[in-house]
Amino acid sequence: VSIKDIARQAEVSHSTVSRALGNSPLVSEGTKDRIQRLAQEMGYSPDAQARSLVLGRTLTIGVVVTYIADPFIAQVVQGIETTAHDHGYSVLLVSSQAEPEREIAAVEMLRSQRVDGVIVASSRVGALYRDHLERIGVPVILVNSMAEQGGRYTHSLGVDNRHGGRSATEHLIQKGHRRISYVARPADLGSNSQRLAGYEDALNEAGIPVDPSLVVETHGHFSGGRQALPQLLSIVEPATAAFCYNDMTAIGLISAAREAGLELPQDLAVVGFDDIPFASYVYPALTTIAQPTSEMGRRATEMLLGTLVEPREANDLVTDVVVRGQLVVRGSSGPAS
Amino acid sequence: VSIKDIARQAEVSHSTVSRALGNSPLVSEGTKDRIQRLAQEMGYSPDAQARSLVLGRTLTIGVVVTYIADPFIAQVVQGIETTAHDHGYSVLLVSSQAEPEREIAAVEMLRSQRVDGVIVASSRVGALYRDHLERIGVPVILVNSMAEQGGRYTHSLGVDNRHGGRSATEHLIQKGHRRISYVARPADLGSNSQRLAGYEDALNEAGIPVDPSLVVETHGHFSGGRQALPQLLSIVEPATAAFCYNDMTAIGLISAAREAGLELPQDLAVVGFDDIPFASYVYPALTTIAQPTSEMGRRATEMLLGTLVEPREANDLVTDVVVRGQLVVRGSSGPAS
DNA sequence: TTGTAAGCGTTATCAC
DNA sequence: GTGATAACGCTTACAA
Repeated sequence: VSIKDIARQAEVSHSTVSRALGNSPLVSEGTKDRIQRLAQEMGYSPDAQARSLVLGRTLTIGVVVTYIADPFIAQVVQGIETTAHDHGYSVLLVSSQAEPEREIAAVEMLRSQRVDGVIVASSRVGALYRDHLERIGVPVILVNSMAEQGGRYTHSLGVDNRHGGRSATEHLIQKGHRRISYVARPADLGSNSQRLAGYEDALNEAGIPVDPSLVVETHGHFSGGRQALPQLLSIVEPATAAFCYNDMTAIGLISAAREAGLELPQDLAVVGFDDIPFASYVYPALTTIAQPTSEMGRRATEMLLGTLVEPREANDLVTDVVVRGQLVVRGSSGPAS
Repeated sequence: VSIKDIARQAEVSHSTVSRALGNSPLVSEGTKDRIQRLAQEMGYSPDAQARSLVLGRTLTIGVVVTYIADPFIAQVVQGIETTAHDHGYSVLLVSSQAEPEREIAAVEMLRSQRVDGVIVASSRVGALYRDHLERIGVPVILVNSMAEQGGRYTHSLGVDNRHGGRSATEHLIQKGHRRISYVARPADLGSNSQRLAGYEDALNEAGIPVDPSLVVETHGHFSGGRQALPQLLSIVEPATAAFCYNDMTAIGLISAAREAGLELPQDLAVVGFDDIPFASYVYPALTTIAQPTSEMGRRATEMLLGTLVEPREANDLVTDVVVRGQLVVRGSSGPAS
């Protein structure tokens, strides 16, 4: 049932129907009412495709992620979806699974679907396909993907990794620790080096020497954290505390430590990064730097929608936004003090 | 850059371009090559909207969820997305957050977007908006939402809750337990009564009396599991094992039990349901009934796409599919034996 | 093998 | 106020 069907039924032209449904002031109240009621009765639903075709915008945004099942990403997407819908936008979701072909296909698909803008919550695509992304010709917001420079269309939003690393470390120092380890992930990610830098900032400020043997590299997952334990303890002056690249690593470390018979947090204090849902459910509950995930999704979406209404030139104004994570103190770093 | 731009450049009609790009055999190899190369050079991207308009299908499916951040749902969506894309379909994601207005808006939006089919991974929408869903006039697959009856368009796919409850309980019986608790969630969900039924099946078969005082109701989350502990232990003959409605409840129960100084699994064996990612990371690692989440997403998508190619009548063939969860034995139910 | 023309469901620009 | 008419980008008979 289309606009024309209603027109026939109401014995008016289809343009009048279009106006009536669009609540145009150009049509008399009488017919407007009549047509709207009729549309309702006939079960009319406007065809978004057709409308987009003439309007030149689809009121749809594309969201590219590596893995939807990643809890961090899922929460960001949640924020994006909610905000988008509150503004009348639909969300087209694509997951790349870190496979190059899918990444390209994803971008191509979004281009074909004529999305009005794109949010990328996936480091890989953001980092590797900047040029490709730019080719869509619509604004792009990178979430937690290091954009070295905002491009013509590309903007970014990310957590302040350095500040987070610093807060985490300061917290441990304040708890009285001086042998604090940083359990890193492979150095290919900018977020890793920034968290490390924050860690060093805090140590320097407190006058604690930075000891490279306290920085151990893992792969950033649960088992990585587990594997890190022996390295923390086998050095001359063992670590009494650890700041981990992320919560999964921290939880792995905790798991190994408890299995080894250590009392936490007395024997080893642990702080993570992210505040994944499970952080509060492990024992001891994990102290961590909370990334405001859904909030980040919300802000990214607002940035994106902002660029859609602003004139082109203004786009270059909001380029790179940094949000701060919040230290959440729980049991793994010591008793409340 | 549209098909007409290419036509002008190639000095052919736009229909020839359309055919060439569609790889029609009606156009000579020569011009086909020439046009395809030209399209490439000019950076042409077909307009999916326009194509849908004439073809009458959008090659897009809608996915309705309550919360994307729910790890179970996120994994199902992962499976859906992957499968959909492998078949050339795009995914429009809507989350209802269990709010009635959003649920209605979601359905209406998908209708406007003219999706070719819908997958609902959200009990509420599936249960409450069946009629509304049917009005979209496209096939709908309900995942783990109890569809009492498949309708004209509505099909369903869900895990075999009764079988799962039975496997879990049998496992505990086999481990030598006779005082086995079922930690339920509120009875409003069909899945709960089915898991309970499976639990009773297993007890009956083993000749163990079903004791109502062993069935405790919680709200199905972490803290619910925690609250359940005292009830399991305060009864005359305390439980030595518990089958929990889901993993979150089980993990809550484990948390409370360990805090109370119990040795697990010696003092209390615990089995969950779902196999959320964290099940293997808690201590002791959780024995559970694994729902094949992404596999379910995949199958739901295949069912949906199946109905899109089949003639209408055949739709009534595949209506309700039940998949079985798999018992995954880990430390929480006892040592390997 | 190619071109012409109609049409998909809208909105927008004209006249009347 | 309302109705023709064109246009958005594409596919597809029907002609040539």
